[in-house]
Amino acid sequence: MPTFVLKNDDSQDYPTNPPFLEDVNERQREAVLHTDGPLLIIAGAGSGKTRVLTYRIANLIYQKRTRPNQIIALTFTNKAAREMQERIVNLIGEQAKRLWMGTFHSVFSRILRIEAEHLGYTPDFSIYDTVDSERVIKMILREMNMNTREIKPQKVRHIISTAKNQMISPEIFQDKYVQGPLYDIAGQVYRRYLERCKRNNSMDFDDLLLKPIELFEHNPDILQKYQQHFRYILIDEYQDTNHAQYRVTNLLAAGHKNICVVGDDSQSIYSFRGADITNILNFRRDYPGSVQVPLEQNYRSTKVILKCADSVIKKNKSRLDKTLWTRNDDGEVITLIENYDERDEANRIARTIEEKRIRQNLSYRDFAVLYRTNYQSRVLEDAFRRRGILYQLVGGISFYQRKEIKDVTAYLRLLVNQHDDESILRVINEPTRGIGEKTLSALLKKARKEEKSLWEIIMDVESADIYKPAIRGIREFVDVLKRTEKKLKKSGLTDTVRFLLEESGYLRQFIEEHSHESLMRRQNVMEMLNAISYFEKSSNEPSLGTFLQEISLVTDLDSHDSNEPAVTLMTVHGSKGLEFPVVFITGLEEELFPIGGRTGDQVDIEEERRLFYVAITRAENYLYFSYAKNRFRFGDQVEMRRSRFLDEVDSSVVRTETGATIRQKGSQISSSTGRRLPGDTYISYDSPARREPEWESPKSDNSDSTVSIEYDSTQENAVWRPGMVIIHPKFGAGKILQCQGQGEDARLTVFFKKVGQKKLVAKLANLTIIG
DNA sequence: TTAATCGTACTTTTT
DNA sequence: GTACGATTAA
Repeated sequence: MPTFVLKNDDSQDYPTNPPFLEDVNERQREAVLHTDGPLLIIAGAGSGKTRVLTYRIANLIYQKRTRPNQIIALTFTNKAAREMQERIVNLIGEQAKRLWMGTFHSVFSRILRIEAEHLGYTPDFSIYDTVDSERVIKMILREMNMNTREIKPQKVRHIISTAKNQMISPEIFQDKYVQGPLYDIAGQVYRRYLERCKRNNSMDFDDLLLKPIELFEHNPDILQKYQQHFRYILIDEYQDTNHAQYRVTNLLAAGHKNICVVGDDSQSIYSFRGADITNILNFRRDYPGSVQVPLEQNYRSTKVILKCADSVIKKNKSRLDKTLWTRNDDGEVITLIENYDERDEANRIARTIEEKRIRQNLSYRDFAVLYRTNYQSRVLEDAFRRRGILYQLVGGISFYQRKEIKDVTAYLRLLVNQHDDESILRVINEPTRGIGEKTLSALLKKARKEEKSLWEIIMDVESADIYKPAIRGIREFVDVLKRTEKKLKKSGLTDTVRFLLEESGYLRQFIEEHSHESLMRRQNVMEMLNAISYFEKSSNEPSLGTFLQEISLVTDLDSHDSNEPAVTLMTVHGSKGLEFPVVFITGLEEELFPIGGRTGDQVDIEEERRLFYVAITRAENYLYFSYAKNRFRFGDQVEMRRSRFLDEVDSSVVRTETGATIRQKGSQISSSTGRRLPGDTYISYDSPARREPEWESPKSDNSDSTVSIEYDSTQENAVWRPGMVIIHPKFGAGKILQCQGQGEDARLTVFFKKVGQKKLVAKLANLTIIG
């Protein structure tokens, strides 16, 4: 890719036809060169969308003489933003850093910080993530004497968030949207929640999008300033925007009307978060005079994979019409791996990866294993670890959502903003200082009565009528924070935080406790310290406030490093926008993928199908489907039916491991509810009489394959677990039911197909672990 | 009044 | 496996 360095802003003669326009196709070129007026780019999966966006930005700078900071480019994830940033740096050099580019949340939080005063906030406002919000809501519920078991804070938060995103005020909500007692309570909590956030000088994720709207609508002069400033607006993944995002960008675009949105309705997978697919469907109506450019040539996948993807998405009714095509090879057929249970599934995948990696000379980084829900990762991790396969787990509980990290963050927030009651409550007794529930509610009550913040109350704790032993602890707490504040004035950030963690005794508690868990927590805290140290060195504004702003918008998805030589494990959601030579889509079972509707909310089957489509289109060359016939759910093993999606895919491009076609059976599943219709007879794939669990016939181990792989079959350090499948020289294949002890001395209870249940000592039995 | 321990329920996807 | 709430011990 050619690289240009942009010299000073004007004065230069730019090439009229920069070379980067030569490696684009006709459609892409059109999208790059259409500069003024609204533009809708319908970008199919793998159609070179990022290339178009980055070239487009480069073109705006070259040909339209736009200054980078006059361009606002919004993405949905940090991952996407960073990738774009990197690619633009390659095109136009360091200038790219001056673009207003990032996630909606990060870009607008930047604007909010500049304009905070107009909203009655200070620029240091805290950002509450979902967990923080839930804590606040829980506390409000408690104050209202509600049982937080019956009224789930999670649910209330969701209702409030939905209302906020539709820009329904608490008053209007209580007037018109109350349906049942839960909503009635939610309405009351809603009002208090807003007050509480404001008082704590904090905003939640929704506010980062809503407050700008409020700001612009109440201050036309400010709106005008930004309208004039941003000459070009670009929005990625437009199909995932929600109402607030639509509104705020609509306001900004009203000036120059140069709004360019890129999206693919087939990849809309965030409706649960308020994404409104009609935003993209109605773009042409909302922006008169707009031009539409479809990108249909796929550069990523083989013909087989595309055919498969196409056969899936065609089942959806509501979609913009487009057909992907490719010049790539036909490629290999997709393999369906059928498994006895989830352990079996994980082992088979691990084995397949190892075989394929060696046979095709691939790297671990070429593989991705995708699943519908985060908890499915655990079994996979086990299998990978056992085989020594390097993997990288992406997503799940984010680093910044871990309890110990949130504690440290709360301490840091207090250094910036003492009036953040939530943070005080979080860490005042962390580590334990003898300050309990009763003391805290007394302090809170006093604070409410005197209309002061908690901090003001505990500064003068002597005058409060509380449990005497707690006073000492409170003084300690206040004292540590005050001393740290002084320290911050004369020392660097990292030193200050280290000081705080030591003086407060926060680190010590982990050392005193010798559990494995506390060791991990300590490591995490040290890792946090590293992050601060790195930030201090690399940021051009290394203040504590900036650091806090930054980390509050970071997710674990951001830790994905595609250069790491490791297999990627992530949810399908997390994989959007990425591509891998080899992809496994796991857990293709009814009630899992598509996910089963829990009581109350019903599943949008079309969205699940789009999710499946997203998963398929991540694959470049090889694609595997897998499912398990049994799976542990809610504590015990249940029988699973394979996913209806497997019946929907074009069966000509999928084969089982043995080369058989996957059976297309008439679907007995009602497509609207996902439940079996009454009177339907469900034919199981293996009726109980003739079922042969996979582990009884370990076919890939009687290798006709050219490469045979030795798995750790020695007993000395072996880790035994119930559910493991082993081979005994005499008794054949068996499954471990129970184990006592580990290593060569372990005593195992094993069920063998041939001889039934046996008790063995590992050392004497000469067992081979096969899965 | 607070701290530690035990039992139970919960697992959709994310900024 | 984990995170929370209830129960008990100090």
